[in-house]
Amino acid sequence: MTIPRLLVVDDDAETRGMMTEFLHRNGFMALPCDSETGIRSHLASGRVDLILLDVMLGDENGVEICARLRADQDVPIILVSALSADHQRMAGYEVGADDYIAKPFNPDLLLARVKAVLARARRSSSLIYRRQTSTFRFGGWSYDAKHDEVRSPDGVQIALSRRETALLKVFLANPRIPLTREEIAAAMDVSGEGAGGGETPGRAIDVLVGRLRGKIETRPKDPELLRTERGIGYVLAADVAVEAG
Amino acid sequence: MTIPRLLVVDDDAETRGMMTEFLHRNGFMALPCDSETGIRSHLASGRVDLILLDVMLGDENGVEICARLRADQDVPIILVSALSADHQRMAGYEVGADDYIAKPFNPDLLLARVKAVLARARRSSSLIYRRQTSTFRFGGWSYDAKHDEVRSPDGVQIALSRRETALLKVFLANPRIPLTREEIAAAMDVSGEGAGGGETPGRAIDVLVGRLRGKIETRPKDPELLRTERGIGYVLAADVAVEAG
DNA sequence: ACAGCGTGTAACAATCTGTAACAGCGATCG
DNA sequence: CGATCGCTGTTACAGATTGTTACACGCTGT
Repeated sequence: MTIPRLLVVDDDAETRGMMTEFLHRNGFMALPCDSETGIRSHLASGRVDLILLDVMLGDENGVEICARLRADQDVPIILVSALSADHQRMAGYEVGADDYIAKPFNPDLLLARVKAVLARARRSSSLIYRRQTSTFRFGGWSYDAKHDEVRSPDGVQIALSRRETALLKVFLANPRIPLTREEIAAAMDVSGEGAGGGETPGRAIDVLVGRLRGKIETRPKDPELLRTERGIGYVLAADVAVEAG
Repeated sequence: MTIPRLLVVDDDAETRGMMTEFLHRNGFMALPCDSETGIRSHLASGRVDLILLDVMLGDENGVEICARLRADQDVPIILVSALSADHQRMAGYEVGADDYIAKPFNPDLLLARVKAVLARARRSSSLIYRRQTSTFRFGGWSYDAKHDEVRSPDGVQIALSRRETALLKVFLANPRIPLTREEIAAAMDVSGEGAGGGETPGRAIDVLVGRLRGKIETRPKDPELLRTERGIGYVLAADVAVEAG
């Protein structure tokens, strides 16, 4: 492979300079650039293997640029940003970026990422994980998937164990739908299962539901949210509103 | 709402009869039917609110029919099958079915599901969970996501804890990509996180990586798979082949 | 070679999870 | 209407899991 050609897009001349210099020193050809127009002209005029795109570009927005580029380009794009907030990161992935790095970054990390993305681009493309960021509201309660926080109707934060959280998620994903214990277990990704057909499920789910009730039901004895469907399993008896994170 | 009209598609006349009768008794209008042609003609000639589609239809295949129907129809479809195997279930969802019931089913469960799907269709459409079913191969090892089973190159089955499994999954999803501890934690859905910016991560990830190494590395002291990237984090230093479940 | 970090790991404590056992409730059948 | 059977709720307990801490070892750069 010839020397990879990287486009370094940043509106701050100093940052741009440091990055290009650093990349040069490490064997890459780095082309500085400060606007979408610049990117387009580079793309039009020659090969570009990877774009390092700053998210904050004065009046332009890196994320939007990324989305627009993706409309007609396959070039790998790494978003660079000072905003380490997760939702920003996510916005990046959803927009088709191949990776995302928070500024200030560890130079080694930058290098590693650049190499990884280039290598990946050569093979095919896979995906970095994507994390659910929505907030769910149900019967006065809310569950913030981003921070894994559950709040009661009065705004009090409730601590759920990991398994309880997993259970809650299953219900939130299937409101008003009666689920059997087997389905719940499967959806929760139960590991300790015998293979194949006839399981002897045990009462693990029952107990877990009980514990969750104890935390998110006003009167656990007379559950309004997590209702039992006798002979079937359990239902979340509430509508769930989903808000984008 | 008027009485819901359901299409009961099954090639066995007896089953078809029982189901339609049962549904009738419970206030639905059930229309028996035994082939894709039959479905199409019903769809063409009148309203159909829901299709109960058997997966095993002699020479026809319910899953394929479902996929074809979905190409030009929005009717809710519940797949019914004697094969309770998970991958079948998944094939159902991937093909656009709204739900899936294993035969023999609890009549009450069938009713509940029918009602739920109808209700959901009225609101909008959401999705039941979807479970990953692939098998991953990496450096001689394999991870079967369906059964959560890890096998060594000699075929010996290894037991991983839930958290170890989660960690492994993160690496499998990001082969060859150096991940920081923060990213790993985030991808694993760590709950105990302070909000916002500067975390004090702790060494949990390090220890966890160590434990995983102890299970899937031949020489944990000199790891070949889970390699340390000094100053950065960890990488899975192997390519990952993914096979459909 | 030395100092300074960064990482590996052992031991510990706290938490979490599943099982078992029993009690309560509902349904079914006579 | 009452007895019985089956299913679910609840609690206690034991075992497993997980994160923390502390210390040792190995790099890195001077």
